[in-house]
Amino acid sequence: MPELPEVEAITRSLRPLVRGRRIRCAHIFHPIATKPQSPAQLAQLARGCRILDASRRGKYLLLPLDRGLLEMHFRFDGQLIWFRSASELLRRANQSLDGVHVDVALELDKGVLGFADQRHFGRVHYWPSLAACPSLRSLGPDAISPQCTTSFLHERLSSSRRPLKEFLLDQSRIAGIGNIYSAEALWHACLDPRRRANSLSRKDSAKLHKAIVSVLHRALECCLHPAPDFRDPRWWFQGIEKVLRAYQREGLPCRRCGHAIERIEQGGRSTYCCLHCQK
DNA sequence: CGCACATCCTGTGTGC
DNA sequence: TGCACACAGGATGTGC
Repeated sequence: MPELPEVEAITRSLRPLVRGRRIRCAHIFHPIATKPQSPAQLAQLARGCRILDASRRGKYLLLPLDRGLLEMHFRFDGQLIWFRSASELLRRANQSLDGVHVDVALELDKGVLGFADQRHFGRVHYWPSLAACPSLRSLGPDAISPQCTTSFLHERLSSSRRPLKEFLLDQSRIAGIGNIYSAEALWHACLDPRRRANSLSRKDSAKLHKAIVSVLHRALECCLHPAPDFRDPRWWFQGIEKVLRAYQREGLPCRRCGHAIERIEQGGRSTYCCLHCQK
């Protein structure tokens, strides 16, 4: 599930492939991917635009264009696939047997960028400007941006009564953290995920801030080695498990105190933690 | 405004 | 072995 580090790695690998390229046309194979926007409108508006860059805000991948921008969100399984040409796309994509499932493809003046998501949760949207993009407008500062300081985090924590885990998942407060790295950050900070956000002392907030930044940077290093290779449709991030200390380690000993990691439910989703040393 | 909860979708895992 | 079904996950919309 791409969170901030994964999307950052994708952005860095994608940038040299698309920067300065012109979109010849957009193929929408599965209209659900542009919902609630109309696929025809997206195709029409993106046609002929030049891609200025590839960038990221939270878990969103952005392709600023010379006219408007494209915004992508991978949700759980969304991924990018690179084809050398339109004929390779048509030969390999959406074929009955082991065809790569592509929802949206941007045919560029050199190469084709495919957005694939077999579960159809991921989205590709066109917006006339950054300011017109509703999901970005409600986004808090990026978790690894200089804007997200310890004081800033402490201030935001103080104004929320929600459990820490749910606070960290709220993209409007801080952007980029998902289910995996929220559990990891709380484990590293020795904080109980059920604790109310506004119960943290300044010292606690500093600990949490430090944990968030280090967890995300460590994960990014993992995601960059090896870097995403969009040419291989089977490619996906590997080796993250090595650095995970809580997530999906239910029943395994805590690496700090040896007690079993537990899986608890919060807001309808799983949280992994050591209730013995996370206070 | 803040928060709880249902919704979307499909491959995987579990239980019989 | 095969089948049925619950489940996971992030953002959004609705209702309190």
